[in-house]
Amino acid sequence: MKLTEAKQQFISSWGAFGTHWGINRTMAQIHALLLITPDPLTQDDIMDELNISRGNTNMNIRELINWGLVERVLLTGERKEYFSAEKDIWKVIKQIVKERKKRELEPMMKLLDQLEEVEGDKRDKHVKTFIDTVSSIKKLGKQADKTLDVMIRAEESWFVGSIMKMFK
Amino acid sequence: MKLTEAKQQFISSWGAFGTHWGINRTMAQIHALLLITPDPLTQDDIMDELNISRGNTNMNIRELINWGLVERVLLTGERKEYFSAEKDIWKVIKQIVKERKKRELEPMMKLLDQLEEVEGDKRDKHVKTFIDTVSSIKKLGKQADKTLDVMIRAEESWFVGSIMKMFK
DNA sequence: CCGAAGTTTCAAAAAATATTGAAAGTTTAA
DNA sequence: TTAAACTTTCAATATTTTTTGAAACTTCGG
Repeated sequence: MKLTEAKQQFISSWGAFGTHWGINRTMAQIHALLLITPDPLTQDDIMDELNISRGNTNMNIRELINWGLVERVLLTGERKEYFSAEKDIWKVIKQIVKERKKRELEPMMKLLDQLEEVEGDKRDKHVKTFIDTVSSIKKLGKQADKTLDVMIRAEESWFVGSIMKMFK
Repeated sequence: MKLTEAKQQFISSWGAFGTHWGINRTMAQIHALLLITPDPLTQDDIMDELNISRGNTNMNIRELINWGLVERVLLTGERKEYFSAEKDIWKVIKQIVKERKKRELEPMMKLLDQLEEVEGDKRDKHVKTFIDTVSSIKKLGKQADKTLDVMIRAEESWFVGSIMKMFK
């Protein structure tokens, strides 16, 4: 397979993959493009490469910056802004986990705390089932929260290395 | 908070939560409803409770069954089919992880295997960056695959219990 | 201060996704 | 075998999400 074709494949699959994870197609594609490109790119480079409009490119780059996955790079003597993606995939994963934890897991935990305090007699099976369900989601959610914190602080070697063998 | 209100909240938040995870709103809502309802429900019960059409209900129940999260229950002496959700949340999580691994992670790994074999001189920095990116995603993906396998086979106590303390 | 180069915004249009509901299909009791 | 009860399908419709691109805005050298 030629590089050009492989790049296309990678970008388009990464985009499709992203849509299963609540990330929009274009955002994932821009990220993919920046991951596999050695040097920083301008907004126009990205527009041309992916055939998308200026506005769309701008919005999604901004969103990638919000997620902490892409940064602005100012090349000396250049008027234009360049963009470049973090290339260390372990850092990328940790950053995504961190953001999603903050955006999704934490608000869900807050809601469950409230819902657990529903009024009513626990001898009523409707009340009981509700509280039991909420509590057990909360319990696992709290654990997931802790586990992800450990992961966010960890080095790649922790994940890939020998410690994990203990679980085999 | 009254039970009725709490139920509504739970269902609607679970639905919104689902959309961030590539699951459609209605599917997540039906799942939420079944999770907090002690007895199995019929399709009509679900339609009435969530105010959705017959077709939509039917499709999404079917999808939940495909995911292994809901099962048909035949009550003796009843003509109608009833539906009920697995209530053990750890089992639910494992089932979701298992399905998503099969549907998403595994196909991605296959693609990366192909893309790693791109033609070209590794001294060309475009080729090098591409291969390095693909390889490192593959490496972490393989590790994630193994880790999730361990998780799928594990008991809840593994996740919540003392073993995890080693990582703190 | 001017104007060219570059960036951002956002209302409108397009595309993708989800929902409806009536018709077709299936099952079962008598 | 019939018909009532129940389930499934799917073309049309509605909703949501994404994308476009022109206009507004910002920045900077001279």
